[in-house]
Amino acid sequence: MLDKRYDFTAAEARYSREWEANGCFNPVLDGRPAFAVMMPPPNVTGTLHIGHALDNTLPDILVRRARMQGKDALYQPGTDHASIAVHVVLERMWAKEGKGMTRFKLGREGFLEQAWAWKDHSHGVITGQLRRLGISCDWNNERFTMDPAYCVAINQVFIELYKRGLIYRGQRLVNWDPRMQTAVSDLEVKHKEVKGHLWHFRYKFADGKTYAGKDGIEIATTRPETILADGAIAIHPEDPRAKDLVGRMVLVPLIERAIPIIADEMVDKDFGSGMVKITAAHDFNDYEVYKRHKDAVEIPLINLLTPDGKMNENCPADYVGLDRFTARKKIVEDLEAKGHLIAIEDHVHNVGHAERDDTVLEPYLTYQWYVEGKPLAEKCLAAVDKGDLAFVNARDEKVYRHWMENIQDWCISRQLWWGHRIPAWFKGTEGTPDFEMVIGEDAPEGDGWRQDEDILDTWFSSALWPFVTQGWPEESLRLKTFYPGAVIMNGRDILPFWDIRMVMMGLELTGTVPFKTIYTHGLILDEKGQKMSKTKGNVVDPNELMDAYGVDALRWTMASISSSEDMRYSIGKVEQARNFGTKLWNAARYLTMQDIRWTGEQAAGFDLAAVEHPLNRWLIGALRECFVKVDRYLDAYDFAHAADELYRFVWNTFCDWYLEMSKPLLAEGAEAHVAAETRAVMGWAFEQVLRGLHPFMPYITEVLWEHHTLSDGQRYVMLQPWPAYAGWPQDGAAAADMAKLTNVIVAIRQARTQLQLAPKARLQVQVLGKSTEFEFYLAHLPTLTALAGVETLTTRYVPATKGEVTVVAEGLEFILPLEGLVDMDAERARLQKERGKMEGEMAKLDGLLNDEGYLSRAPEDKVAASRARKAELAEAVAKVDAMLQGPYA
RNA sequence: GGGAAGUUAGCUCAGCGGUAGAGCACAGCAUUCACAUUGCUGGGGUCAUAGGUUCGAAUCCUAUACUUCCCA
Repeated sequence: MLDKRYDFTAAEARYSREWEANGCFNPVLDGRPAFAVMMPPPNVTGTLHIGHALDNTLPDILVRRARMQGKDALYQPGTDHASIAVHVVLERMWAKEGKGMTRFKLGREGFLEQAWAWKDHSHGVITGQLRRLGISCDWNNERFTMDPAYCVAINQVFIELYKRGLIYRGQRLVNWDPRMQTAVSDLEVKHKEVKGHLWHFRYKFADGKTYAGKDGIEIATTRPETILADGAIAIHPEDPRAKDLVGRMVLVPLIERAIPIIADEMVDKDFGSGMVKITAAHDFNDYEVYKRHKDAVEIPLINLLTPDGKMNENCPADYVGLDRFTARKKIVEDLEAKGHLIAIEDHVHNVGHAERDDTVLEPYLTYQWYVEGKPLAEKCLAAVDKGDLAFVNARDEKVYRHWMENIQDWCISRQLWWGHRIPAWFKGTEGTPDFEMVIGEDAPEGDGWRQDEDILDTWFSSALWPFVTQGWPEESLRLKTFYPGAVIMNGRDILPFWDIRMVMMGLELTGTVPFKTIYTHGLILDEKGQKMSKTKGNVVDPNELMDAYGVDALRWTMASISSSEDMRYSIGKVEQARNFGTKLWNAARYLTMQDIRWTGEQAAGFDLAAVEHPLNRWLIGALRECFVKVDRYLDAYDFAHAADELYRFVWNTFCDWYLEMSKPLLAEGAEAHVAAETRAVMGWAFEQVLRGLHPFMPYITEVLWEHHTLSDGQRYVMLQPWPAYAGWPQDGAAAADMAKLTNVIVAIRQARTQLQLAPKARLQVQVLGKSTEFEFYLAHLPTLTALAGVETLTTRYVPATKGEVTVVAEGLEFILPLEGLVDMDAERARLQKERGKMEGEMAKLDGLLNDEGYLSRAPEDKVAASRARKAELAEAVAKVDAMLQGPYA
């Protein structure tokens, strides 16, 4: 006997342990067809959020189904060391402690000790959460991106790509984070609108002469402190002033250094004064201008910042050591004092911020390691063109192609400590002739070599995830079996960061795409449509949801809201999911109370094809139809529709109709063979439903399966075959019969409610006229009794009279003789309303059927359907009219 | 500045060329019945706006407005 309520806490604790202990999650590697998905490795930065619940529920649904379908299913688990994010976490911790600790005070070794300790803590939390979520991953093969074997593979990849000329070292302008003191890649820059100012300054001509009556020109800038590093002034070649000004020299204010005026098309003629200062070491556009002109004109390349964002010794002495923003204020004051300031405008502009710590980034000239983009991108585009790689969302393909077609070299070095140290060895000073460099795992022979201090971008290691986790570079059995994987599934925000780079690295290093399909989902927003963030305080903690509603409710919620668009989360959706589980539980309780189970005993001798009763035949067909759709939707990664299909089957088809209609068939005095058949079909169908729901709601289905089915050493529903519905009979006539019956039941119920009949009132219903149809409803009288309160059903030939109510349904008139009970006005109103609805529809159909264009151009079956529908309506209207003109006049 | 997506019932969304749908919310009725985390019934939408294509448009096309995201 099942408890009144489902205790999800006990179920979750029990099965998450048992499944894993019994090896249910592990692949078997026996040569059967494989289905592999890589987990997007969570960062070891704390705990999982609701996005992770989505990220892992969706793949797990596919993996659990694949396993039931007999495939060798792998969900590859692991975690990511998340270099910069862990740095940020530790720094925040120190800030809280308030003792002014920094990584530089700790030193590299001490810092790494703390990072590892944090990793161990966070990793434990995360894997615990994944286990609780019932994510069926292969824990025996769990990986971390800084595992020893992973590090070996990383070194090998770096060295190999260097040999192939795809990795190089160069001095370039990078996005520099002065707080973390590291370079970040273009992708990690978030442009944000910032309210700033546009300062207009006068630059005097070096030769003391004038132009247009003035002794200098006007230059506008949003970053006045960079004036100290100005190397030139640019003007658009088509600007009428250009022919007089290009070639002349102006003096940088304050420091009185002479710089040239050059012509370049980059200049926006309509912005500011139409002339722009060129500060090549501190601006990406300026750097491009510098490169175009440096061979023709001497343009100084001056860096005026220290790595931590302070003014360096290239500045006048009273600036050295000032923070960049303090320096900005001071230089404006100084320039104003000297009469160079012309105007200050308010100005909104986009400023690059670091994605991870929100620091304002500085373009900064340093030596960094790069992966060359173009050759890799070409292979990636070819793979899509050949059809080796497909996208579930057409939009992703556009993004992918856009990225590949506009590929930039990827800056992969980071001036951080937590991560994979770059296998490069230096001697001498970089940028000087005595500089030497050797690439290799170990230090070269001889003295004076030092290893590159830098580490690799975290995404460099994640890019190798699909094959390194399977044993690459060894030609392992796992690699052969699970690489390439079936699909990669993650949020659309990391498509460029991760998916694209996995494809690049996979194609270059293994010669094949790492997965055949890319599926991305949107982000989960809060109820107001806001992005969740810790600062806003609107994050939803999956732990709290699991505590209050259970894992299955959370998983069901994730599946039913999943979408390629952003999704709005609301607690109501979790409640609905929880209620669905309760509904299933109560249906199971009903079966238990009827002593209906589905063990080997019941299954023996059960023949679906021999089932006779239309209710049962209808249910079997409906369940088949449900699974056909569920599979079709899941094959298309449409989890929301798949879930909706199951929801509707369980709640509407099975509980609302089938169980209710079956009650009279099981009642005392019902035909024994019908009762026996119904009990069998009910038991069978419920067991199939548990299998179909299992990938979505693994825990409750496991508990119910144990009660309902467990026998013959078959321990878990998770190891049962997926419903083999292809051969189940689909009886159209039975479905039509049930539709007729339910329509009549609904019509009578509507009349009962509208006439405000007592819920318990039994009706003596008469059908007008003799027809074979009458026999049909008479045969189903017990059902009509149970569901519509029809006590007797007889036939009669006299039209309804006063005091009687007629329900027109399925082409018949069901007369409810209710003398004394009926409010004649209400009944007239009811009939008129019904007539109004039908009239409205008829009018539309008339419009169509009188339209020559429709008759001649619309498909024949549509026209025929319209005609049939109109005839049907006309008949019904005539019947209602007869009522209205007769008894209800 | 460039690109993409969205705008359907009070809310969240589905439908994407042939009679406007679901869940929640709302209203009425029902509690010895598997289920009040429930059942039955009902009210509620000129499908953002304006044009166009079509026999027929929520659905296809164009423009506009608003919202969101991505890139610079």
